[in-house]
Amino acid sequence: MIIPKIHNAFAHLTETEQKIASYILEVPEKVVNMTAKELANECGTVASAVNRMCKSIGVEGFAKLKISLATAVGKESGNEKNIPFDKEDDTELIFNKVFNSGINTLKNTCQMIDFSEVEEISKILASAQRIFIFGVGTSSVVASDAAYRFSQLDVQAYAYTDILQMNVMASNMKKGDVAFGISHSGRTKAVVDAMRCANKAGATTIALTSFTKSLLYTESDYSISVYSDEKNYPVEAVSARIAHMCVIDALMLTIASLNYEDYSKHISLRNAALDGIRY
Amino acid sequence: MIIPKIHNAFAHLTETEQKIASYILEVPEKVVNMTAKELANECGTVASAVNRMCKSIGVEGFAKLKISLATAVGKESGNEKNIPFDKEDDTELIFNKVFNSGINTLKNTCQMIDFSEVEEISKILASAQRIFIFGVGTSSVVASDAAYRFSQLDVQAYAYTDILQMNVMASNMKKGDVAFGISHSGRTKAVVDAMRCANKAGATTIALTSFTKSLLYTESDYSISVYSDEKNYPVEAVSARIAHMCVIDALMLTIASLNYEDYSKHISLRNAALDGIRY
DNA sequence: AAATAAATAGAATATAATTCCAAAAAACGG
DNA sequence: CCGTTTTTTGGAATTATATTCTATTTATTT
Repeated sequence: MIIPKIHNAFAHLTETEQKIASYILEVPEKVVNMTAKELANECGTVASAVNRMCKSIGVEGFAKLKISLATAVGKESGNEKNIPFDKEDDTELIFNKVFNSGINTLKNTCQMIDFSEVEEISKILASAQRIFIFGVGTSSVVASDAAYRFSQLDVQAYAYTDILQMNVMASNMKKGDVAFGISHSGRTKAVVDAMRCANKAGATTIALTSFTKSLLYTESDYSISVYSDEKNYPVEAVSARIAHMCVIDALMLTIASLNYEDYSKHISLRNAALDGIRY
Repeated sequence: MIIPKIHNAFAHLTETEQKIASYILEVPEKVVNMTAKELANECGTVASAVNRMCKSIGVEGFAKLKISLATAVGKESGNEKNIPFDKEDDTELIFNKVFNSGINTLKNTCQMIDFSEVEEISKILASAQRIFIFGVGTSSVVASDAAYRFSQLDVQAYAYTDILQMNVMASNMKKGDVAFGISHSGRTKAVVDAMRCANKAGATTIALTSFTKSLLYTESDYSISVYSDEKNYPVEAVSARIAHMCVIDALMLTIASLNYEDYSKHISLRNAALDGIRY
């Protein structure tokens, strides 16, 4: 992929080269139909600089760069842009926008996740005495889901979505327990408070949020953030919630992979248990 | 898209032009890195013929064709395949697989949805006296989420996830009420029973499931199914649940669009209400 | 402040794309 | 079936674009 390639090389480019690189990163879809001269003009420099820049990022020349860029743009347009909602949208358009936003969020989240951190987290979760999961509002749904999922692995996971109960349970925690806080904004008082309380009580704290700059993210021992670009949304957390659940799913499978035999056994048991409840 | 464009134009191309077009359609990813002369040689003709061919299919010239072709090739490679889970997978691979599966499910779901049906459904939901939402297990989470979302629009929506309560509430329903049943398999006894009960009581029934052949789907007045291809999963319903939630989100926004002013008002109220609960 | 290195712009060159034209092939009309 | 017209084609000429080279400027180092 050319875009990350440019990003990587960016730091050790010269000033004018960076100008050009920035322009390309900004509007790659335009550059694809520009000549070296045109691009140079836009950046206040000359064609040869454009060529030098191509060499600097490890591409044969501008012609090849355009091809690579076009390929990347093609991929990109599979991820159609998030378009703001409009009150005139018809049903089909609304669905397309919602689903596209979800797809984008998942794609971007998967790219920004720090897998070594996640690996740590899954080990901690797997060996925890008890896992108390905290979330309110939209995130209470995610919290319940997480508890349900983790429980399928015979991990002791419990969701608390009631403010009072959250605090009571958090203060009851001990070393070896894990407090798992979920909040889209990362600044929901109830969750932040419960996590602080759990931390004071000696529990390990893990955060799942949508903003790396948030209180919840920075204050926790371990943190995961999903990608978030919801300025276009009239309702926040619409697709972030989806990403949160994907993280939970993936975490669960990661934990499962730590002890595959045990996991298979529990799945069989679970399936047997479910047999009777279906037509 | 350039590929269909070539296909369309193919019939009224001259013999040598067709040779060139065929070659391009066969290995577009190669052509992207060829010069007009090279391509011409491969096809036993000359560069000018390549150019003529570009004009004939309605493209400015060979340079532009290559760009379009590269874009198309990029799109092509964007559709990553679902790969089955393996117990040897490392964390990164697990995350990639989970997220990819989610992305695929969302993509396919959006393509298979019948928007006129959905539009009907949103109108029915918007004008319902009360909406009772039924779901157990994994789908209880989706049911709660749906109730929470719909409530934000000042629609009377309630989730019931307890088997007994589901039946009690279903039998209490009247004409004008809507029973909204959620089940991945579409054959969860509890939900199917509750829906039958609601139907008998005179309520309109709406189903959200992952299989169009399921009891729940076929028995309900209105039905939505998401795409499902989970044979690769050790745990069922992993990404279907994500799609269910996306459907809920989109439904909510569709309902909102029916009465935008009301909706904006409720969102403002909600935001004001949430102000105090955050740091 | 002098020396060295790095970066840049613009001229020179090379390459590839595009246009143009004449020859060849095919289609048409008598 | 032959001459005429149209279409198609290949190759030369042209143009545009990309690429390389070099002198100048700018920055860095000692």
